[in-house]
Parts: sequence; C-alpha cells; structure tokens
Amino acid sequence: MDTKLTIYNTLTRRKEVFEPLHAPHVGMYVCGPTVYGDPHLGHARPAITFDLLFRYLRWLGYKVRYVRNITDVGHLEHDADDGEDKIAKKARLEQLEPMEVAQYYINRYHKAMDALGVLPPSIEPLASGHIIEQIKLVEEILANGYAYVSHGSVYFDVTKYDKAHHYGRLSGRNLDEVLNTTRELDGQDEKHNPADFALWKSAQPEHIMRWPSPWSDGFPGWHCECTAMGRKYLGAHFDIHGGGMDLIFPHHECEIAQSVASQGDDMVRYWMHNNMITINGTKMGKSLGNFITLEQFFTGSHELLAQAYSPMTIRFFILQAHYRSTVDFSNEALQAAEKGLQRLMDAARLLDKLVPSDTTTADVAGFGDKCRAAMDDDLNSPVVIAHLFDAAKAINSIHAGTAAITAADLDELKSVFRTYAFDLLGLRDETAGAATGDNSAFEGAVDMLLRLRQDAKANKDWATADKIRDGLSALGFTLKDTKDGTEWRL
RNA sequence: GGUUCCUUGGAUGAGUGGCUUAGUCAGCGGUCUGCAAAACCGCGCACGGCGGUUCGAAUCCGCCAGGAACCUCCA
Repeated sequence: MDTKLTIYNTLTRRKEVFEPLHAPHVGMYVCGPTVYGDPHLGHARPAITFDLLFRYLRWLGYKVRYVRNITDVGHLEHDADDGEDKIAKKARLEQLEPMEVAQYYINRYHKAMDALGVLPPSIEPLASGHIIEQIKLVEEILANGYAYVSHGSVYFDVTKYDKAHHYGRLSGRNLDEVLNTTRELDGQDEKHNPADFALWKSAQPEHIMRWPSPWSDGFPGWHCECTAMGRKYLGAHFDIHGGGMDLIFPHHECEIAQSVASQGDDMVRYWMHNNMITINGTKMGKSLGNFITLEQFFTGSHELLAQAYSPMTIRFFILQAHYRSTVDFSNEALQAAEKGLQRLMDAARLLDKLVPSDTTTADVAGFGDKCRAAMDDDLNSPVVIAHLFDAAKAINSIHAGTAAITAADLDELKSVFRTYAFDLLGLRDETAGAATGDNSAFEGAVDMLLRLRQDAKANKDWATADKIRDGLSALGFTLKDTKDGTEWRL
C-alpha cells in the first residue's frame, strides 16, 4: 500500500502531504494545560488527538520527539497585561506555594491522561523551568529591533513587525482589523500600541512568582514559553505544532511573530488544530463555567451526567468524530459510544476463539489498507472505527457460523484489528482488565454461582436460575449464555 | 462589525461531482434461547432554503437563513 500521510495545515488551510524535515526523526510540539484547575473534557480532545498522531507516526516508523508543555507561569487572567497570574491567584487564595498548586494539578492531569490511554510525551517541560531560555528569546527580539522596553516590561512591536512580515497570516487577519477590534484596556499606557503583546512583565515585590531579568524582576509573557521551549528541544525548525483552535489567535500567531523576529523565519512546518467540544452547542470552557471535569465523567458526579462514563468511553467518543469537527456532548451520544465500544471489545475478545476454515467467505479483504488510507487522510479516526465495526461484524458472523475464514486470513484480521483498535486508536478493554491479577478466589466464586445456575437450568428450576442471574446483574455483572456455558464480565 | 468555519436520517457522525446517500446508537421484523441478554439475517429513515454551473450536485459557485469559534484568559 503506497499512500502517504496527509495532514491539514492551518497555515495553508489545506491538506498537505507530510514530509518530515529530518526523516526518520519527527519533532512535534503541542500546547499543554495551564495547571490551575482540574482537567476537563476539553483537555481530553487535544491530548487524544495528538496522542493518535504520536502513535501513528511512531507506527509508520518515525522516531518522534513529542514535546507537550505545562504552563505554570505567565498565563494571566482577564487580559494579557493586567490580569493576575492564574496559578499565583490560586496559590494566594489557598495559601499555598505556586509550585504546590502547579504540582497538584499536574498530578491530577497525569492521572486523567493515563486513564484515557494518552501516552506520556517524550518531554514535558515547565515554563517556570525555562525562564533563562525565555529571557534569551526576548533579548534576541530586542536586538533585532522588534521589541521595546517600557517601565521594566518588554513589549513586542507588532506594528513594526507587520511592516516587514505579515502579522496575522495564521489566523487570516491583518493588523488593521486587529487594531480596530482590540478592546481598549486600562493600564495600557506602557504599550505603544494596543496590539503589542508582552514578552516580559515587571512585577511588584508582593507578586509571588518573579524572576530577575535585565529589565526588571518579573515574569515572562505567556507566548514566550512555547517558542523558547520548542526551539530548545526540537531545534530552530521542526515539523508539527499542535493545539486547540482557540489558541490560533493570539497565542500561535504571536509564536510565529516571536520566531520570525528572533531567528528570521517560523520554526514550524505544519500547524495543526483540534476543534472544540461543545455543550448545548456552546464551547465547553473553564472560563465559561460550563465544563465537566474528567473525574466527574469517570464517577458520574455532575448534574448534567445521567451516569458515569469510563475513560475509554470518553476516548472512543472523541475518536468517533474527526478532530477538526466540533463534537457536542450529550448523554445520548456518550451512551451510544459506550455501547459501540462494547461491541468492538466483544469482537476483539472473540478473535481468539474463532476456528479457521478452508475458505474465506467473510468480507475482510482490504481491511488493513482501508484503515491505513483513512489514517493517512488527515487522521480520519471515525472512518477507521467504521472499518473496525465492519470487521467486528465479520468476526461475529464467523463466530455465529454464517461466515468462514482461512487460517491465514484470520491471522491477518487479528493483526490488523489489534493494531488499529489497540495500538493506534489506543483503546483498552476495560472489562478484560478486571479479570486479571490475583482475582482467582473472586472468579471462582462467580463460577460457582454460575454452576449452581447451570444445575438449576438443567432441572428446569427457572426461578432459581433467574434469581442468580438477576442478583449478579444487580451487582453489575453481564451474563451471556452460549452453547458452551455461560460467559460473564463485570 | 471583522476573521475562520459549520448546517447530512429519531440521536450521533463519515463522505466532496455520477460508482454504495459509511458506520455507531435508537426503532421495527425474523432466527437462536426455558425466558432474557448477546449475536446473526433483514427493514425503514437525510443531505438548511433559493438560484446558478454541469449530461449529472448532498458534493462546485452565488445569495439567503440559522449556528459556532476567534477578535479578552480558555484545549
């Protein structure tokens, strides 16, 4: 199969064939969370989207360095210049060290990502650990004349930059529009122009997060960290920069400006952006107060949730939509995802029980190629999933005896199904996991109950048989009667 | 107001000129089963509106209506 991975580049607004700058190495940078609150459903989208890309690139044979940062300083509330640092505010309110706040939510984030089957990135740098690199970046921009110092702070001179380079080429804006639509904010006297953004902010002594710099004791502007850390770990030019669509402007636009102003050109070859998750048609966001945390999904403890949803249900729900489409949260959609995922996992479990025949009548031809083609088409995970369902149907038909498959075709089917479902989409069979480990006593007890039920059935004692089944169901067991006995899972 | 984008069946969600109007969930009929569940077989249901281009459009173009994101922190 000779297809090539194509990905949609926000910069050109079209799909482009992916060609690494330095094959077989691929450099990938994704904007990670600002750690001042619990991770919510919105955080799961980019994490899963770029986890899929990470897994696929590695599977294609690339040596991928995946950098996903943690923002623990410099991200301000309300507006880019006068708001309080989000983490510092939380620390002040709860009387904690800022790093204590950051660490707490980093741990929470990691726990949730792990549950979702999101692989850890190669490097997960903290903004606060790269102050020196960010100061150096600001110095370079100053030296090139694209920034100015004002009252101890340093601002990027957007007007000057725009004369030589187009400011707004990623978001499709031009500077006049930005100026006309920029809200007048208090305390902007320090800036020459409202569109200018902060590279370094001086801070008052009472500010708890501050570092020395050539200009003042203060902290770096929000946009600096990604430029500085991306360059440090991936080089002056790297392949992919990803993040949520809401970061296109101003964050990524400013990153491009910083990169061009410091080194003469953009570091990034392909810009990729995932779309938003909506709730009742509106973006789910922390600042909007309509978000549901991942833990609330896992436990079902939120008024909008009809039930708990497992991490894999969430992952599957997200992968069932293409990453550039919005996806609307609803209990109905999540319940559908839960059932669909169950169907796939049931089929995966059946794979080992299939008995090969002399001929193949099941429709499994080209399964691997179709999945590959879908992945190559800008990571079309919904289509991959549709192909997996086709395979599940074939597996069930073979199991039911209405179709047949040869040993060679079965091996191929197993291999492809597992590759895509588990290795690439990153799904996990959550029910199978519960039955492993040192649960032998527990399993033995369940099996004993089922033998009692089997005896009752043999004696046509339906009342006892159903009593056992209903009792186990109430405890969360699902029973499946087959020719060979009763299968169960929790 | 500007920028970018979206509008597909009961719910979701692919598809970008004809080839199959994917798939999942829900619904309906049947097989299997002590009854269920699961599975299998089968069925039904759609391309926001109006024009245009074309032999042919859900798919391209224009207008209209509705919606979203961004333009202030947000994945």
